[in-house]
Amino acid sequence: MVSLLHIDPASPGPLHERIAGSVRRAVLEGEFAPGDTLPAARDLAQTVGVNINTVLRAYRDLRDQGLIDLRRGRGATVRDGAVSRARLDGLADQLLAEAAHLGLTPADITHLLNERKSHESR
Amino acid sequence: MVSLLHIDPASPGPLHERIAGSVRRAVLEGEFAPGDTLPAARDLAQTVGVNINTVLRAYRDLRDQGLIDLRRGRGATVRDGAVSRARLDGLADQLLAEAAHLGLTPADITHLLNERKSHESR
DNA sequence: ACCTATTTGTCCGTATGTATG
DNA sequence: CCATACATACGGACAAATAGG
Repeated sequence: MVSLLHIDPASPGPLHERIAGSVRRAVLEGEFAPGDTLPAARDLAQTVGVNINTVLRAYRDLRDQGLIDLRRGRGATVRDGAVSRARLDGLADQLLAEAAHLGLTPADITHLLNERKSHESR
Repeated sequence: MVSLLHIDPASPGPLHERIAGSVRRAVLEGEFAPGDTLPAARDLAQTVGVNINTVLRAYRDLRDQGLIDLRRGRGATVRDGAVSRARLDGLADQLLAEAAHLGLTPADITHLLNERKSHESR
């Protein structure tokens, strides 16, 4: 049994998103290394106190983001490169949050990124 | 009322995948242009004879693939560039299917793609 | 090599919530 | 305030992979 993942019950946002966030953070902090197997969805669901499908939804999202592999009978395993992916996701979230806080539209953000890119290529 | 999307009941694969495939094909064939609104999930679910969540699952996947926008209260609308995305997805599926038919592993496919890339850059 | 019980994710459905117009 | 339409969470049946004998 491994807890390692404690989900704050009084934080904002959907459950599956908080769970995915916790896993992402755990990977980022090295609690799970590439190749490691995450807790089985059923187990994590029980320890956290949510339905298995909610955890599975989080796992599936993480898989779509390229962070983990998900195979029935085996479980969820951390993919190579997951750490850098997680770091990128974290930075992206940060950027988006700051931008939203400043009232920037998606178009503004796109424009800003293109600006930075053209700088970088000099 | 708009049918336009007929899902073959006797084809292989999960329902949500077949539905997503139908929508993708419809967009590809120009039955829905960028900006158009897709049938409401409930309606499509009823005409097809499945649960609304199965359709919503398909819609969400298509959104994650960048094909449509999904906003609650409004509906699902085809995004700009959806046609080319759909075409790419179609080609990718074709390539993967052929490769699988030849018994190629994912690693083989990656290798093959890298080969082609190096050719192209000459 | 075989079988079968367990583990573990996949899929579809039901009910309720919540933003939009 | 009401109707619309997607979003979220949960429940149960199922199938693939695996482990033991």
